[in-house]
Amino acid sequence: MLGGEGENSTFSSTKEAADDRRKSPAVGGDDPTAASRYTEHGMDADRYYIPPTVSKQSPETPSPCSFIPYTPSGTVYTPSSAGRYPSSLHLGSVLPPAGFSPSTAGRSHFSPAYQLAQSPGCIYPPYTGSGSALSNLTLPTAGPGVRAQVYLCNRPLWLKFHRHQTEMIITKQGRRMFPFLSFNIAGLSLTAHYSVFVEVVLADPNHWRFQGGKWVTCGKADNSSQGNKVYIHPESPNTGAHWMRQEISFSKLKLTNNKGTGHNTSQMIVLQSLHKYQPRLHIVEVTEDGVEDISSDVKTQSFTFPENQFIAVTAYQNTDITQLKIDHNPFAKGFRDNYDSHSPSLTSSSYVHVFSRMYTAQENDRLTPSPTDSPRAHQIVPGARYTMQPLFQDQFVNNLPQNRFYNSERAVPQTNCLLSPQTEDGASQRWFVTSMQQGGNGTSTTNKLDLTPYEGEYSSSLLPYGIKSLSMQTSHALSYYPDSPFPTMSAGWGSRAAYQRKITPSLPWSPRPSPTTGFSEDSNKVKPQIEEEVNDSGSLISPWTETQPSALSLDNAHSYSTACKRRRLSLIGPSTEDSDIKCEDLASAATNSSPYSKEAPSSKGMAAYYSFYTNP
DNA sequence: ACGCTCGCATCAGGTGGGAAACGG
DNA sequence: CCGTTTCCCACCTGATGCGAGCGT
Repeated sequence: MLGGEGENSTFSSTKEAADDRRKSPAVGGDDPTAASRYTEHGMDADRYYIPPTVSKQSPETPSPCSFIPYTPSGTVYTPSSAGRYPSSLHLGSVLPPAGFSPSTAGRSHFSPAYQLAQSPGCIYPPYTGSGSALSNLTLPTAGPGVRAQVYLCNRPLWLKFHRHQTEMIITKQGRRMFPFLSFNIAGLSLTAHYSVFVEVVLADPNHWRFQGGKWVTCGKADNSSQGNKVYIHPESPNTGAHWMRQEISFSKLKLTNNKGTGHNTSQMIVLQSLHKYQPRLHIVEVTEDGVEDISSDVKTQSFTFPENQFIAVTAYQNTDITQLKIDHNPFAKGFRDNYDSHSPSLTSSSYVHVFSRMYTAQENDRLTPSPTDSPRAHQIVPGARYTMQPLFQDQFVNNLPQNRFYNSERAVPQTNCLLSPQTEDGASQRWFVTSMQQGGNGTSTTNKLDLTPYEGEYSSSLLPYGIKSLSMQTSHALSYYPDSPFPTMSAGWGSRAAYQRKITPSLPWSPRPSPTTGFSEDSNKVKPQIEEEVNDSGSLISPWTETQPSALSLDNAHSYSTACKRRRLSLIGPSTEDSDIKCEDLASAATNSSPYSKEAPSSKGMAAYYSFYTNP
């Protein structure tokens, strides 16, 4: 897929690549750290652990550990002058005047007691570069008062967008986010009750404008923002076991620029166009009635993922972002050129065979086909498609009891975002440690993730979360994206030409000759790219490598991706024999490796699944 | 006769594109 | 005039309702 080509340069380890990426219109020179950061992030897991900032902790308390890889771009704007954005953000200042009242938050779970219980200045340790945020961090531990651990489930997709500076459409009637926020949480008390909500705050004090193919600041942000800034998860409050059971998806969160008092405004987050925002996840321990649990040691924990930053727009500015949206959002399939239900490029019999089986499986075994019930499926990344992982997800999830699915907002069982840190090979722990090493907020001397353990050990990097966790993958990806393994891919193969007309020169997918994107010219850079692609579905690919370690090596996966990309390109130009061979070989491997065997991956997967709950 | 499953049609909602409208 | 916003459009997805077919 050409889209992956773009990742090629993006994840080149060379500085040239980083510099080249910085030329992207998205971030431009405004986020010089992004390039290097993502170069290494690309090797990271598709999830991302961030330790909480705990309300009761002193912001000045030094922490021995630096988990958060916060970069300046990941900081949250905390203007000193604006009372709305105090240096130490807290609920009382950021939330609407009424706080979490039903009228403002759209929920009735939060009583005034909750507001009063908030400790100003400690709930939102600011990433102001002062290090205060970092100081709030503590190592996740077990036992009472344990700090929750939050994983951004669809981090690869977020990263893809973030590389180009994510844009989110805001409309009067409200527009869903894409990618939407989806988290996995660990470390909560199984029986305690929590409310989970997302808050969107200004990420910086600037007004932004897309000029000259890049985002540039244009004056100061309008601090007079009003309206709801919080979206409380519909299932709040609920038990820790409930929150940890599945992904917590905010797929129905809507963004609007309508400050009016519309009937639905309480369920939408009001933003201002051309302002940069940073979503935050908050976990509040409450009583069964939804009132904050005063007796709890840890009341509120906040999590910020820099890659979730976005600029609110009323119309897309960067065509790269537009294309990413079209490519990844199922609801935008209509804008995919040459979209079809099956790929015309799949002339190989083995190919067709594989895909047919996959499609059959997904159709017959779907559990929760609802788009809203399958938030993960909304955000399948190309890497997943090419590695055909959704199929595995489907297989795995078929073994899960239906009652594990909840309401529409988060009917997604633990999937590739599974938290389970336990793995046989300790890979996940390595990943976990890496997260801890991601160290440093804006003040850290380095904003890069230390992914050294992954570099040079590709296979390990692909299994950072442990294979077992993947076996909990849901079928949602397939159900909501029923053609994800094939048509999407085929669409990609056949549609690029049309895309090109809108592609900006900086678009990494552009087929134009590029020293950093050419496969033949710079094969060394192909691997990083594909690695990232695989990583995008990192957790997805894990079950494959686990169940079929020999049938389909990761190298083959690379070849597959590469070959498929080439093949897709071949629709425009002559295809190479090599690519065909690789494609078919891989497809054949996929066919012969019986990835559809339900028992193979499920046994371990389910074991891991349950171990997760028995070993919180 | 009753209940269940399946397929089809319809509907609601989400998507980006593009033109028109708006506003500084 | 130019940048931004709004509205409408075609297209897509999934949910829902209905009837036919089948088994008990």
